[in-house]
Amino acid sequence: MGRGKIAIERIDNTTNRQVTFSKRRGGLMKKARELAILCDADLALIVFSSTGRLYDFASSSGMEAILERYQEAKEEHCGVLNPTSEISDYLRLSGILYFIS
Amino acid sequence: MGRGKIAIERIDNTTNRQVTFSKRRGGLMKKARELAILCDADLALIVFSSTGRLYDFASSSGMEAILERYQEAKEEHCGVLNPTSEISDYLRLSGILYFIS
DNA sequence: CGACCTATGTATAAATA
DNA sequence: TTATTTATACATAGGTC
Repeated sequence: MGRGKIAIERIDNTTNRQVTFSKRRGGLMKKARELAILCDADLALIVFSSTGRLYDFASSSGMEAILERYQEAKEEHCGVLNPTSEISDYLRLSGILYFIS
Repeated sequence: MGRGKIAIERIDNTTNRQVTFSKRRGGLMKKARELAILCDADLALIVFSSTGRLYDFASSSGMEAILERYQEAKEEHCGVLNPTSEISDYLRLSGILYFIS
């Protein structure tokens, strides 16, 4: 975009990299917020700049809740389906599965 | 964007909401990946759709490492600065602080 | 540095297949 | 319901101050 097209590779010039980081970070945060609202999605975004500064965004349920939900989703529980799995998708589509904690 | 402008509020029509979710999720993931590469940023994105399906993206250091780094950044350690803080920014700008574990 | 300015490249809302 | 098309709205690279 902008006046010229750029390749998606690390920007070597420090000043330019920081300016681009600032602009794109703002754009990404905005898009994340929009997705959460428009589609009723639960999402978390964590960004550390190359200088170590932290920026984050979480939808209404809150960062901690989302991170816990993520850990839960990644675990395999005895007798509990993993919401990431294909079988869970199938059960949801079939109307058999409505919710996974 | 697109043929018409839409308000940023929950999309009531289920089909429309799912189509929009699919498109915007893809766009958000792409932007996240670009920011990580262009600006050498460390980032994690976690998205749960309204039906509970999980989608995620993490830059090269990996999801677990980023989540741990996030928890570290949010904690106050005895004698260790919080990288989120203004004082840390000041020390970085002054060239006094280079790295925070 | 952050704020503003535009020419361009992208993302995407609706419609359609 | 998923893929493609296309008209528009939006994001943003490069400049300026």
